[in-house]
Amino acid sequence: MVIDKLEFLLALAREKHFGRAADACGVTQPTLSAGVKQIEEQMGVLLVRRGSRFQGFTPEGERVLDWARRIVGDTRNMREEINSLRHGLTGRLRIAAIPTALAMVAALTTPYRERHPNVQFTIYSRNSIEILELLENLEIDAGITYVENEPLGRVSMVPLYHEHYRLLTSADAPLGDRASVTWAEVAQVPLCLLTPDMQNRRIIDRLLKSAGGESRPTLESDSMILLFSHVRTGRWASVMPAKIAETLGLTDTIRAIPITLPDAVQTIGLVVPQREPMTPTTTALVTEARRIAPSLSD
Amino acid sequence: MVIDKLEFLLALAREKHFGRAADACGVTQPTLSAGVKQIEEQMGVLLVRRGSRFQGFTPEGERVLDWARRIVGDTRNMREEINSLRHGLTGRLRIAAIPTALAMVAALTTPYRERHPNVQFTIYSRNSIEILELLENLEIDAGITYVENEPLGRVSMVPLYHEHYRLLTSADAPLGDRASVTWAEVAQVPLCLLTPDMQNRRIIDRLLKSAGGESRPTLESDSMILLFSHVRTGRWASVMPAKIAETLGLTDTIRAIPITLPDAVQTIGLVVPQREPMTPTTTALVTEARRIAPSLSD
DNA sequence: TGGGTTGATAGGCAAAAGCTATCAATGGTA
DNA sequence: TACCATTGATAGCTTTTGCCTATCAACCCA
Repeated sequence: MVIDKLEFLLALAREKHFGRAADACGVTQPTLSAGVKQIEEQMGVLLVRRGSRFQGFTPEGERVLDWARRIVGDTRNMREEINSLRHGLTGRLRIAAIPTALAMVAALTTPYRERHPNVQFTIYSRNSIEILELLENLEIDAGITYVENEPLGRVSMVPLYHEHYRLLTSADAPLGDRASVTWAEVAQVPLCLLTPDMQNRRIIDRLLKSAGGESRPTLESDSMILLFSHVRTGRWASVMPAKIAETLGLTDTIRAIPITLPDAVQTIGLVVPQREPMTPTTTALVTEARRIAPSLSD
Repeated sequence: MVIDKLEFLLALAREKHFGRAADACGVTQPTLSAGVKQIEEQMGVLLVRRGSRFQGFTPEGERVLDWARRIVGDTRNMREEINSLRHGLTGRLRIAAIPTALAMVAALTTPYRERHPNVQFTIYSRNSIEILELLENLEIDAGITYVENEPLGRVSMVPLYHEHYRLLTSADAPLGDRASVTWAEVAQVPLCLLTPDMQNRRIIDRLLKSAGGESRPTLESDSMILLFSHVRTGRWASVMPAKIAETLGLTDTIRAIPITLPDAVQTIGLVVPQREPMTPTTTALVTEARRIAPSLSD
């Protein structure tokens, strides 16, 4: 049994397409097809439902896929661990974070880099669903997302900080002079919000709805930068976590007003695959997360 | 990366000898040597300390070995799971039990076989240390041993029953007419006991010692059958768990007398590798163990 | 110093794996 | 309905890998 062949299966599950999966593995399509077929022969079961095109996996295929993820993941972890024994922590740490958490990633990466200067980072901005999928498919090493998520798969969580919501609006707008506002009041304001595939948006929608309002944002985007740049013109309002508002920098004409009733709090945390043991780079990341979590909590 | 090569490493760890390891893998010695060397090249580290002969593993080698056990084990589990999806539970379940527990293995295997007639069994009689080693090396699927053991490695325990000790002796021997005896009294009797590599012997030694006595058995063996056959002549005495004495069958001239002060109790349990998920045959074994445990406990 | 053991090395052959080119089936569309 | 694009399977060929036998070098122990 060759582990590379199991990688073919993983790629096929990701790409849902023989040709693209082959590309991703750096082989030609016939090679990948033959590899998959060989696994099927060794197992004695069809793993992939085929018509004239890829139609998904059989139940047996799904089980093999589950094992393949584990075996391939362990193989990579082994390589990385042995490598780090010789050269210290090296390699690339792939992290995906929800947009509202992007601003705090630096709080994690900066001290990490102090300790382990030879580790490179790749940070993706993704929604919470995608983050869990990426984790599942071994495409990232860690995610930063809501810890109260539907627990999809085997993952460990390390809480990092709490998200408190603020109304961002111009000082001379209707609610601009208030020390605090309620969700019911916020529901009356035209807002710039994230797109509905983002969990942050769904959380805000839920809060607005339970305050008797409705969410009809005048502008949607999947980019916090875009939302914030609109707010900064002084002519738009938004609801966002306090942390990111502070990080992006408020002008004196823009106010970040606490929203109460309820004082909604969501916990953001680091999510890593629950595998024993983890890679050294991931272990170091969890250590760093535990270290900085107290200083971030409020 | 080829999983078969990782099996070479496991065999080498077991056999501590290139030639024998190659035999165990069904390849020639040069093939195994080349395989090991190839892993070393891929990892970029020496894994095996070599002189003119095998001298053990380097620290990196030990780590790779740990991963290899996991990866090879998962691969086998995957195969077995997929196979069982098609043909129901099949294959061979390899179990090792301490000698004093051998008599109760049938309580586990019999109902198991009722449910899954196509599973074959191999049962080894081993001491508790060896059982843990066999588990570690993937040479058995489950062990039956003392659950209060030094926890060597990642294993799960399912308690099965309690071991109560009896003095087996002829009715006309010095203590033969007693309803119960103390450990202090037992210490005065010449006994047939298991060899000191058996944990049961060490437990009995400890009990005798704490009762102020000393263990000087007139006869030692690693075979319960041998001990029991001596007792049955009416001219020897022994200390053994109540269960095995009952199972082997007492004659009316041999008595099994409870030993008190203390009423020593040891818990015997099923031990399986802690790996998620287990093989279907092992899962079924754990289920069976949980099922029969209440009926065996006293 | 010489026989026995152990693991590495060399050379050769067969199997496996990968590539290019091509085919067959399907689905959408004019 | 006919045509084209897409997708995955197949065929034929080349390169690579894997494993074997035979042999060698180092070492152990007498």
